[in-house]
Amino acid sequence: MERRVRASQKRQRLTAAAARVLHEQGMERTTLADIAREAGVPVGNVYYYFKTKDELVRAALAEHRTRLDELTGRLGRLPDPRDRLKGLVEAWAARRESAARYGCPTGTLAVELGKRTDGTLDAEAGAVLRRLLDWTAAQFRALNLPAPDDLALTLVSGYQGMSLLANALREPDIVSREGERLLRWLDSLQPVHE
Amino acid sequence: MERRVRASQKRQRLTAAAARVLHEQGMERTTLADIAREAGVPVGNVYYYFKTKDELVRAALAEHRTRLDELTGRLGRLPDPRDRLKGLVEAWAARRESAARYGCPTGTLAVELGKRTDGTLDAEAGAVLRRLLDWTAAQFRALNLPAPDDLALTLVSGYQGMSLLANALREPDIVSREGERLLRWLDSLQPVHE
Amino acid sequence: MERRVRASQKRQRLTAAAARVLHEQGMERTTLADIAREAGVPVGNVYYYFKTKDELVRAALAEHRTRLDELTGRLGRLPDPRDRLKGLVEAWAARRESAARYGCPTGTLAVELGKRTDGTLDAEAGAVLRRLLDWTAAQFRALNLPAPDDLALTLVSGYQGMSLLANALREPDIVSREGERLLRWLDSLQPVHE
Amino acid sequence: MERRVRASQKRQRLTAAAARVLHEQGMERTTLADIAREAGVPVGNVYYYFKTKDELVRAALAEHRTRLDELTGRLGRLPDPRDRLKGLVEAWAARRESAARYGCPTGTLAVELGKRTDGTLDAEAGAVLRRLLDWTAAQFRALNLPAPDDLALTLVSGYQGMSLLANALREPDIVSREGERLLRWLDSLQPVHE
DNA sequence: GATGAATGAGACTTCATTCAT
DNA sequence: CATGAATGAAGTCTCATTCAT
Repeated sequence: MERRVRASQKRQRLTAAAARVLHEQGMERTTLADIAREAGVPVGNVYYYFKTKDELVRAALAEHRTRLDELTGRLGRLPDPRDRLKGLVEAWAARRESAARYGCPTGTLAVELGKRTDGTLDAEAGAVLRRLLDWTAAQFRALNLPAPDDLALTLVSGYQGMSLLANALREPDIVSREGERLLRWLDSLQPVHE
Repeated sequence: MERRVRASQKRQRLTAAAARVLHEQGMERTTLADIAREAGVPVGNVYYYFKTKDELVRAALAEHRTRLDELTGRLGRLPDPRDRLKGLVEAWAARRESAARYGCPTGTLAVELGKRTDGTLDAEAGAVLRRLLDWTAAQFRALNLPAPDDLALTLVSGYQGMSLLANALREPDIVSREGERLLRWLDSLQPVHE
Repeated sequence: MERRVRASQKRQRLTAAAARVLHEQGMERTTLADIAREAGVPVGNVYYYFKTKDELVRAALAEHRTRLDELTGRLGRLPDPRDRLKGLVEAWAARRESAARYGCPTGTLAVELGKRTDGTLDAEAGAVLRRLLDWTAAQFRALNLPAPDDLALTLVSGYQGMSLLANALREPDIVSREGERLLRWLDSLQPVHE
Repeated sequence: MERRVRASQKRQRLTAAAARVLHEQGMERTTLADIAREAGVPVGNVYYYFKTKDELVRAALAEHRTRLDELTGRLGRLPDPRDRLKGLVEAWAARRESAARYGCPTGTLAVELGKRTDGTLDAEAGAVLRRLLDWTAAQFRALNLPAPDDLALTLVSGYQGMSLLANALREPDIVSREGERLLRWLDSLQPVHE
């Protein structure tokens, strides 16, 4: 029991370290040693928890998905779906420094994984983004807005676009400016009458 | 003369091959051998034209900038700046298959270069995106629209966002849908009356 | 424990092999594969112990310094400083075959390292020679001889000169002849009377 | 004739450049391109004058031998052989800055060539040093001193030793100090009375 | 489970030498 | 002779993965 607990702690430490380091350095430039060091785990030991580097990447993506779920979970407690979406945008804006330095964790991973030809991981990052799209569409639908899927696409696309540009130009301000616009846009949307 | 011509042809072949392969495979997963093979050149010979792999990446980015300039040059012949911007969006939409498979050439390179800590190339991709932003802002300004820089940011951000999502989800349709929205948005913009 | 021992044994094997091969072939003509083969270690494994080739060179120089310390340590047990110095010369003379074939290990490395412009290693070989100069000067000082630093310089310079010439001309006899002269010179030195 | 002259000029330029660059950088760290650039000759053209890199090294050594001959030729005009030898030492002392930075041109080349196992060039540098030994011995002989070969060995060995140490420790002063000693030593030598 | 050590494939890069014009 | 271009062998170094204890 004690061992089991410690073991899962170690696994969790590795997962968290992977999420952090992969976000900052990208998957191609991150070595297993980097992650092991960050987690305080000997390199050889990593393989007891993750059979390959790809599995660590998978775990990091699962971690990002969990964090997304936590965020949408919190936002879900707000009564007005529009407030939930605005809360989402505000959460993005709050991370503008990180976005300008490292981009969106899931988006940048998706870019790197998309370059691979072996179809082992390239869908994983997309799945997290899909989950975000789905949740967002659900809010638009709850607002009784037309074409909620398209609106969700616009919102998430706006997020990825501003993150990428802020990252490419190293300008956190880009997130602020586009974030403001997205908030105004959300406010402007009118529900369909009966 | 003959030699000179062939030599520059080879350099050009290498640059074009680099632009293509780096777009498709990303810079970390692309080896010099990949580029050399694609260009039909022995590996050792690459170094006669480019002293390092980074220089090849730089050349590929310059190639993408040139293509951007050619596109904006052609669009610049249209009399109405609004038509130029719509032409830009249509050009993006026309490349939706490529975007869904490989993403935006410059945007995905920017993501990869952004992960590097040595400040040698990370600004290069950003510079191409900045060039696109500048040209776009100039069109909005010519339309006498307020806050042309913000509008440019919105348009280019929309492009990067839809490309990334289309790529991550492997859905060319995403580019079509968001492209349509951007066209409608461009049509809806009203100039300021004095 | 067992592992630890074997590991340090391997490191030691590599260091010894590096010292030997670098002495014989010089650092520019010695490949990591040469050293690895000599040590009975796969090439890739060398990097577990030494991050770069330069570090192996550093280790080899440390090895030579250690051998020098061992020699001067043994000589230090002799009561008469003059006998210590004569013992040093005799040790050099005993290695005349090696000197004629490969020169002085430290001296020849110093020559090669001196050609480098990156100031990373060029001082390392000099430091070993400085150590030899210092020990030698201390003996002259203990003999109450005037200008002990100059005398040390003369002795060590004589060693390096005869080693280089013996090596260049492939004549061990040169070491013998100059060694004899140095012994006579040491005998002729008269302490200062107060 | 014009062509011949120009051609031999080019050969001479290459030889001089080789002598200079090989002295400064050593033969292993010097590329043909380095020498060609220094001589202002296109790389491909070098092979019309020297079939291999080794031949360029040979030419550089011949250049150093020529310079030695010029020096001994000038010194030979002095009536007193002792003054000739002292003039030699003074010439060495005058080059102390170069010695501290790059060592003796011939001596350092001899060290590098001595590391080679193919017996193609290793004797060439030795031959230049032998020539110096021979000339020096001739002066001692003219002074009617006993064992002139041993005296020559001592003098040249002193030169190589002080050059190597000055180079290894980057201290021109070493040449000055040892040079002074050699001058005093030369003055102290007494011819044999019959 | 735990861990330092081991391994080997493959990447980038350099350069003497040769070639085609 | 002249010259830019071409070539391929080799060298250093990295790293995911495996092994032995």
